[in-house]
Amino acid sequence: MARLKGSVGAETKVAILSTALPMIAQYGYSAVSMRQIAEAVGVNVSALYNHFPNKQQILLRLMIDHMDSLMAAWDNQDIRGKTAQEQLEIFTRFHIRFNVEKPKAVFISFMELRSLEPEGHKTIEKQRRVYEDILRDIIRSGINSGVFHTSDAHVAAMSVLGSLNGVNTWFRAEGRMSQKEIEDTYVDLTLRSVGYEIKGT
Amino acid sequence: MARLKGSVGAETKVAILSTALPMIAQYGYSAVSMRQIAEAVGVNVSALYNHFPNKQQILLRLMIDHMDSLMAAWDNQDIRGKTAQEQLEIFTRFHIRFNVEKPKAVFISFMELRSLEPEGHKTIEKQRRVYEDILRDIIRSGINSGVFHTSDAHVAAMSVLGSLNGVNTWFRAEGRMSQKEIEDTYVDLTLRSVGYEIKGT
DNA sequence: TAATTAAATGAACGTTCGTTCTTATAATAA
DNA sequence: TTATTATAAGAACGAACGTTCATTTAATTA
Repeated sequence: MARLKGSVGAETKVAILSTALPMIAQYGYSAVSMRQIAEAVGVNVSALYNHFPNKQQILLRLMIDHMDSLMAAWDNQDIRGKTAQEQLEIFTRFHIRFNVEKPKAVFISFMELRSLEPEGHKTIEKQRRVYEDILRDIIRSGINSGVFHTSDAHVAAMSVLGSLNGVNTWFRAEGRMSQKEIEDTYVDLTLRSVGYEIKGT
Repeated sequence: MARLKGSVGAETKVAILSTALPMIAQYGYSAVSMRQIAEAVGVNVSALYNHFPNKQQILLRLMIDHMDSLMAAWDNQDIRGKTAQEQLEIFTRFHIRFNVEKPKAVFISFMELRSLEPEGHKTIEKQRRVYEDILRDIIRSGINSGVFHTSDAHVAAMSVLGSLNGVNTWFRAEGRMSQKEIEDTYVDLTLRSVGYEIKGT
């Protein structure tokens, strides 16, 4: 009928995003309809268009927000003055923690790249590359300072990211390992993979 | 109108699968319509139903065939009597090669698990676990024989698989590295990650 | 050769899709 | 207080969806 008492646009917008996120993560962008999102939010379909010009912009907003929050979280890590092996450990723990905390947003950012129209795709790809470069630079500095022994910093970075991203595919909070144990194990795997010699082996 | 001269059911079935594969890989299962598949194959939509009872079965067939071909290809690898480090090297090269050769089928098997109905999902998950166990057992045997030093064979296997699966996200045949160089680099990263000490470092 | 089966077409089914338009009213600005 | 803007509902748009059906004819079997 008409505007509802107490309705606030900004709140509805947030509700749309937080409702759409798990739905898209579970069923995929094109399998989730605007009507399904609207029903889950508790509004009429047409109300969605007061906050987003179209469906595509909902997905794009989810992905941009995710990448922004990833970069912001990384900026809170303090790696100044640390050795390359310390930095790589920090990155490893950070990446696992972030992925485990936001599995659905991570999943979407990975799976729905192909659902983005060219412009949005480019935007996200660029943000992703910035993040990858952080890791690559850490590895490169370790090679330069002689503590890492691996032939190609870029390939090593891709390998490490693949390894870490895999955690979300099998990690369950109620599993046999605590998150700390998992982090410890991955720190070990990661440092060794780039040829860092862990004392005592 | 009617059956066409020279039409053979088995050929059309293969054509449907090989046509649908790249389309689903690019746009996603639910974003690709039966009409789009039919048009690409060059038949009427309804003809698809002479060969598959519904859309879901096309996806399931693609994924089952992929997993079968993966397992068959692995069975052609001869690892009898080899050391754990040799077996891990064989697995690494095998996995990269297979993934690079069939990037689209690999992509679908990874991305469209969620698009499978429960029964099919269970089938594919089971096949996937069999494959993962191959790697886990190799790593476990290396730990037992004392050549690998890593705390958890299962986690290590997941890490290695994640690392190797990542290759498809960035590998381009026309890139700066040949496939052999990439394989060599990953063999190094993989063996090191599980704590195998490569001579000469 | 006759009967049956396989493989295709095209029309049609009801449903759902993303989106737009009109209208109503709450909240805010002038 | 009045005018404007923001936020919602609901009806409706044409298009597309997966699937079914009747029909036709080629290929195969009896």
